[in-house]
Amino acid sequence: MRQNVGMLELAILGFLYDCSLHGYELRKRIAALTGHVRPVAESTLYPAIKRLEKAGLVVRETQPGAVAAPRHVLSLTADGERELRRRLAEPAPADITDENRWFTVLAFLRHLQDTDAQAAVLRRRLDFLQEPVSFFYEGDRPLRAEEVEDPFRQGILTIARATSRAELTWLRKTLASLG
Amino acid sequence: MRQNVGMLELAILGFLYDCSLHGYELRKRIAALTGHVRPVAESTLYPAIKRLEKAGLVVRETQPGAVAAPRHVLSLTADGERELRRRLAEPAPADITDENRWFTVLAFLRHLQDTDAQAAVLRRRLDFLQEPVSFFYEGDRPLRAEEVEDPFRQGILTIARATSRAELTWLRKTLASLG
DNA sequence: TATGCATACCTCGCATTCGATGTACTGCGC
DNA sequence: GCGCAGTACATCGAATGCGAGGTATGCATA
Repeated sequence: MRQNVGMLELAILGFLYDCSLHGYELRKRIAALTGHVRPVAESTLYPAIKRLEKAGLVVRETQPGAVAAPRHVLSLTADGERELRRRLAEPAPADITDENRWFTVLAFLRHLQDTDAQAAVLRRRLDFLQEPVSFFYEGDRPLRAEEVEDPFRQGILTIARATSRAELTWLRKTLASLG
Repeated sequence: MRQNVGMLELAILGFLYDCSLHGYELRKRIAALTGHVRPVAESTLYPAIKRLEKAGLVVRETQPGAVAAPRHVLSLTADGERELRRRLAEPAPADITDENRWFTVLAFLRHLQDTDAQAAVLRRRLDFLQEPVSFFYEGDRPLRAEEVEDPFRQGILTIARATSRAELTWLRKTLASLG
């Protein structure tokens, strides 16, 4: 689906910013970060690497395989580093609203040098979480939590509220410490 | 992306189980349920409706439009109702692990008549949340929360833990009340 | 010695999504 | 009487994801 455009690429760029890696190792790190929620298929990762290579964001260098087949060690180019910082500094709307994508942004946000830029990104998430949200409607009228009788739907509201509260607390604390 | 296969279809089937709706109204309800996280494009919804129609899960009946163009009022067939219950009773792995998809399951879980079947689904989520998860590694060693120095990555752990705790509490309470 | 497992990469084809764009009608403000 | 927003549906092309399948090596275990 198109909804995840860029999430995988962001993860690749983010991990490679730290150090060069070959595809198989990259796959394991991405699996650790987001795999429990959404596993990454090899047939998704390798074409994504090729796209980034074609776009000049990543270069590969073939090395004899340590254990098995030869490895293609991947590194970011200067363009790749720029692109990572751009994607972190100006996340797409879905990067802010979708928790899975937001976590990917957070995982690499330290790569933005400027603490002001980091704070600006956190503030976008803060604004999003502070918007009133209604999950359920009766006709046009949004239902308040107490009005939802279905216990499973109450669960959705309970969990969403707890997450939101925890994240708001953390966001405010972190924004304060960023100055 | 293929990762979301079925999430949209589940939402369509779930809403239509309650009452017949035309596509435009369906879109508004889906937007209320999941749109703040992931908006649904019209060019995604209408083809999805056609797929379900072609599969015999949904039938459409054209009515003169109340305000504008003629409406296609959609209803579930008996097969459609069966399919909804099947998808609720046997959610795909991603329906359990991905919070967005899990919320969609929860939103319609009451449509499973059998409380045992409902409890079985909740237990699958419980099992998933009780598995130990590590987001970050140093080599092969999973890092504990205290060892993660990056404040943004600490945020991920803080938020994930808070969500998990709230949901575990709710799951145990709800499972107890289901008997 | 064979069988399986982990490493390491790749391609093909199908399904799904989405942005752009189009059609057509109604009601509102100006 | 003109434009604009909302209602209501639709198609097309490009991008993306994934399952199935393939290639190849080295190690352990039976």
